[in-house]
Amino acid sequence: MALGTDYEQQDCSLARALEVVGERWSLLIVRDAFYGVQRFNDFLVHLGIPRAVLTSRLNALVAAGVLRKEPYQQAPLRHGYLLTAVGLELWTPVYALARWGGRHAAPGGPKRLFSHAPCGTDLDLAGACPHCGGPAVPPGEVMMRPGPGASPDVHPDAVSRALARPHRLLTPVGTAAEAR
Amino acid sequence: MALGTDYEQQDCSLARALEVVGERWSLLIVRDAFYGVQRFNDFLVHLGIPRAVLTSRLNALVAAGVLRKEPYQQAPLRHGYLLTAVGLELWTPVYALARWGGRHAAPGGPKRLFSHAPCGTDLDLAGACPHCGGPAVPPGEVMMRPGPGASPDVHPDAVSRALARPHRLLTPVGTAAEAR
DNA sequence: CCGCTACAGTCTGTTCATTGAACCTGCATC
DNA sequence: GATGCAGGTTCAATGAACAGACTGTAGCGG
Repeated sequence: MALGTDYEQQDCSLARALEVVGERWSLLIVRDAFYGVQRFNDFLVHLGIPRAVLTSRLNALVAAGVLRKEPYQQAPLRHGYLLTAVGLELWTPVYALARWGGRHAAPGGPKRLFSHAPCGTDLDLAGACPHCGGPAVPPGEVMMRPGPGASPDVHPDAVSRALARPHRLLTPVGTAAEAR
Repeated sequence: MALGTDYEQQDCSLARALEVVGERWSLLIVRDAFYGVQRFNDFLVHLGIPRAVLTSRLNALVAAGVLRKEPYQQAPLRHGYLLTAVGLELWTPVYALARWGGRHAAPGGPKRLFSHAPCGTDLDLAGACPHCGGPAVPPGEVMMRPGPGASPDVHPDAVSRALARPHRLLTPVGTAAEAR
């Protein structure tokens, strides 16, 4: 977790989770991975995070089994960072926290809105689709679009611009998308 | 948030939420508040957190509207820290993160299990009751009991002992409970 | 009155994570 | 050969977290 850097003595599942994703920047990296960010440089410019910290966090998330390194070219060897099955299950807490923040900690309202891609219905608080029913929608079926609190002008980098357009989660953005 | 100590440049509801509850210890304090911990000293012994940090976090959570100070005696003035309506809405993300931690980051399995107090059914991943249906169960109706990963012997303080017994969320534990 | 304990802090010095900038490597292109 | 890019590593300075001592108010026992 941010700083300490662990909660060894805490006999609690929440503390275990925070040891993995509770450090500063970690959850924002995971969020960006859901948004489709895959490459070191894209995380770097989109988050504005120091390089050394990004290196450390990505390695920690890979070691924890949340992300995996996937080579996308040889010579020189380069790899993207993709969510594993374990990482994909973080969608529920990430979505719940973002919804809470959008309602109680964001002055202009939610920055982004989420809907069920097949039917277009906005997700409820638990991340499920009120129209289709069933449990929480898997992130691959979630469509993201800017909300009323979005600021249009900040951060004119390619990743931010791509994320300002309606976009299905987990589809590549940034350099990885342009290279296709 | 942990260290930095904010994410000003992030145009994201998740970043706003993390500025409130993303600092080290903050979410564990909120979790303890759900468990029924109310007093400074009870947080202190149960979390094993430095006093100065606890003071700082409690004040920040009060300023953010997550907790409120409620006097329980005069002379000397003493107050407990209780969740506000905004704080109670953190139950969904806290529960989702704890469930994720219990499945993927806890070696012995979940430390605690949660059920719907009126009917006794265990909650599903989204925090809803499969028996009663409907959306997520409000924390006041949630019953907590030790799970298979619980360690029985650590931390023989009064708060930990109280939390090792089946217990309804939001009912006072520790000194506040003994004083009734 | 005196000493003891409890609670809720504040203060102090040390440790350690974060930050930002600079540097390094391997390769491709001009 | 020089330049640029992607993905790092290294470094000094900053500032938060830590452990422990200290403060202040009050109740209790003798």
